[in-house]
Amino acid sequence: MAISREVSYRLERLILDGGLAPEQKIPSERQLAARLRVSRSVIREALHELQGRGVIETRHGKGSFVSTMVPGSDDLREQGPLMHLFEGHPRTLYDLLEVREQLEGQAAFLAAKRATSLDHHRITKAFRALEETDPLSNARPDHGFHQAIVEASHNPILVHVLNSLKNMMLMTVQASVANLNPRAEKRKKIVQQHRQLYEAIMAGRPASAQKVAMAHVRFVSESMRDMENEGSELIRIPVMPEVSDNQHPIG
Amino acid sequence: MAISREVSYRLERLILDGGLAPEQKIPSERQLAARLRVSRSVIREALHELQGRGVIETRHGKGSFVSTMVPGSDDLREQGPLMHLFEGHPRTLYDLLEVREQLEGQAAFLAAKRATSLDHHRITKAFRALEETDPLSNARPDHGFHQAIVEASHNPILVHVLNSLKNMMLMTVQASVANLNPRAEKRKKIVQQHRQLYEAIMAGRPASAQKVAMAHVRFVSESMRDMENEGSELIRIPVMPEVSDNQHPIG
DNA sequence: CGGGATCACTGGTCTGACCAGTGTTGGTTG
DNA sequence: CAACCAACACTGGTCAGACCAGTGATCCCG
Repeated sequence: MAISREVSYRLERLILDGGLAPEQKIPSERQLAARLRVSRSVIREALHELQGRGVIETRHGKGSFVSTMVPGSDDLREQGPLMHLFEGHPRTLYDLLEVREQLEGQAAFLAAKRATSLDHHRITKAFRALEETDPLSNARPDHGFHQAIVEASHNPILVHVLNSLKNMMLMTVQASVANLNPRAEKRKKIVQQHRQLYEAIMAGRPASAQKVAMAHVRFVSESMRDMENEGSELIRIPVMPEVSDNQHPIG
Repeated sequence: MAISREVSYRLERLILDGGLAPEQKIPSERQLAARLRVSRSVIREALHELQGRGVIETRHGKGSFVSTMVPGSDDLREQGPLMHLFEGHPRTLYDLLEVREQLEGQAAFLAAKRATSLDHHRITKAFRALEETDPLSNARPDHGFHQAIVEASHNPILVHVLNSLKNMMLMTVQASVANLNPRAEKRKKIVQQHRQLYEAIMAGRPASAQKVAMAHVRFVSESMRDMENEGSELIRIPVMPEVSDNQHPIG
């Protein structure tokens, strides 16, 4: 068995068994090397592996620290081992929106085709809540509206898949920011799109509903891209995953 | 920014974009070091990080390989709660195919638009294998063909979602039976659709490719429905999602 | 023809050096 | 005395080159 594997294994067990608490500092690489009687290379490789697993974080000049969100089992990754794709891969967000565009369109299509009167009632309710709310303060009505439409498609698979994609999206920086900081003129267009979508579904026009829904997602996607390109000072989108500010260990 | 981080980032992006297929061999550490103009240590640390993430696997004396379980299979367990949808609800299969129709169409569209020459090569290879095989005896070439197309879309999210859907499909009885027992006349039509799909993608006609792919899935779905209605006795086959072993790296 | 030695790969480990951030410490200076 | 800054002692990050250890093809000999 590879030594570096043994080392990473031992360290991980030590951490997860509670021997080391979150934010606690791990002995320096040189100390570990001496203690475990292996070269520093092996230690570094083992640490990188744990880093990949999200068990520890390393800061240049400071040391390695047990990751805060790790205790027990990685609950974030449990929701989808795919989640790590987003860490530092903003492009994946657009891949996701690309798929979502298609599926939201289908959902709208099916909703316009299959919605029952109960669905109509729910969608209407969600739509009114959406119009009465300031999108700046709360993004939930927006979710509620789309959710009602998706559910009106009466396709549980579609509901499930779109839910997964939405959860993934919420994990990204841009997505959240774009939800909270839409430009005035864009917000207007979005409101208009929502209205068109609402009417198409209520009127039972599947093709139209699909078209509008797809245009909507595409518009949102392009808006995000614009924000990204403008390089607004508000949001610095890290091309690479950067370590958060220096949180002092318990010391 | 740490160089090893950049390296692991670049490699991961390369793999997830579909530039490197599962089971495919990654260049040797010394080659990568020379190519990226960094020391071998940096390469090894980056590879260990990807290893920690489960993106690659390394075998002493052989090399490093893209992990097979990366694209899908991660939420096989996660989808446990969803699996109950199938129990006694064959309708869900058609819900699934409904979604798949849309996504396979998108995959074909994007593949026609974005496929590189390497993708063309892979698709062609898969297509030839498909034509030379008796579909009665083996359904795998069919999977390989569609898989190659999906991967040519260069959208990792799409790859992942379609993989999940496919795995779910394989859990159903009808789906497998339909794969194994197509009627002669239907088989002919399917072959024709495959050929059309192949040509549209190779010729770079996205709209056409999308249309054909969607028609294909819809046709398969309707064929299943027919079989079901005919009340043909279903053969119980223990179906487990199989790991695709038809991916041979370009030697 | 069969089989074992050889050789050219692959990853695994070690060494020791130097670069680059971080924080402390102690001395100089206003 | 207080403020500041330079030196120092840490930390991780990178490099070079060497050697060990699996793997598999190839070649040569029995």
